[in-house]
Amino acid sequence: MIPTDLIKGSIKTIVLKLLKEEGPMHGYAITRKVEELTEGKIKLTYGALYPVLHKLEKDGSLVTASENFNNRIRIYYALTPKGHTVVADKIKELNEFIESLQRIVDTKPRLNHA
Amino acid sequence: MIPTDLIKGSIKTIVLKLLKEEGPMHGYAITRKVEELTEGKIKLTYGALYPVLHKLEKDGSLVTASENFNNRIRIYYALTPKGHTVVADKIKELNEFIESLQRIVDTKPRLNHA
DNA sequence: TTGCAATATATAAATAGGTTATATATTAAG
DNA sequence: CTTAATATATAACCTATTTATATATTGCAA
Repeated sequence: MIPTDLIKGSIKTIVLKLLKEEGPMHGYAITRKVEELTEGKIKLTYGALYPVLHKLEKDGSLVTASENFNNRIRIYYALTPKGHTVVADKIKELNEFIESLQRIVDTKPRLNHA
Repeated sequence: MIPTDLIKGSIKTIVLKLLKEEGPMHGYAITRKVEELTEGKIKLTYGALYPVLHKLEKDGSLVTASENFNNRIRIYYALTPKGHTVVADKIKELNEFIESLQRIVDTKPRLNHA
């Protein structure tokens, strides 16, 4: 399991990216999908996920549609046109971040250091 | 520039990794090196860096050696044996994190979604 | 039939990691 | 003479997240 400190900060991007590729999803399904994609290494907590979804809805990046499935409420979140713009930016940022981290972890030792 | 939210959480690992590969460094040089490696995309703030260095020293991962250079104090930080163990774990975690993020951003759209 | 795991959403309090602002001091360049 | 670069430090604040808690249904196993 990847420590939460590392994941912190990328939750919003992860959520938006999933909605972009998978289409509308409900909160619970998002956590499942992230676990599946990362082989259990990233687990989103609901205390983090739902506030993020609510905030994205509030700022106009997402819209919701409720559905009743087996007497369980499912709230599907879908990207708005604004959301599509936001996710494009966020993915760009995340790619730059990944690239930067890789440059750092790929650094090879200087054989002549002290 | 990568937003600070993303970088948050990986600062400690970045610092330890640099000290592992570059040998002993002082704080200012660490910020320079990170900027150089990431082409200016990651800039560590001193308000984040020094507390991290102090904490790592306190927990026995780093030791310091002061040096006078041009009337400027330089405090070199070096990994201890414990620090070497810690950095190995941290790098492993960071690699898993990078891999997980890549699985998410590399996800291709499902052409049959709603 | 009782209890547990999985499904599904929600929020409030606490935490902790940062940012921002500020302070100090020297050297070199314009 | 002033600005930029070098070099370290810390306190106050922010805010995203964790932790804990609440609610409710379904299905399976003992």
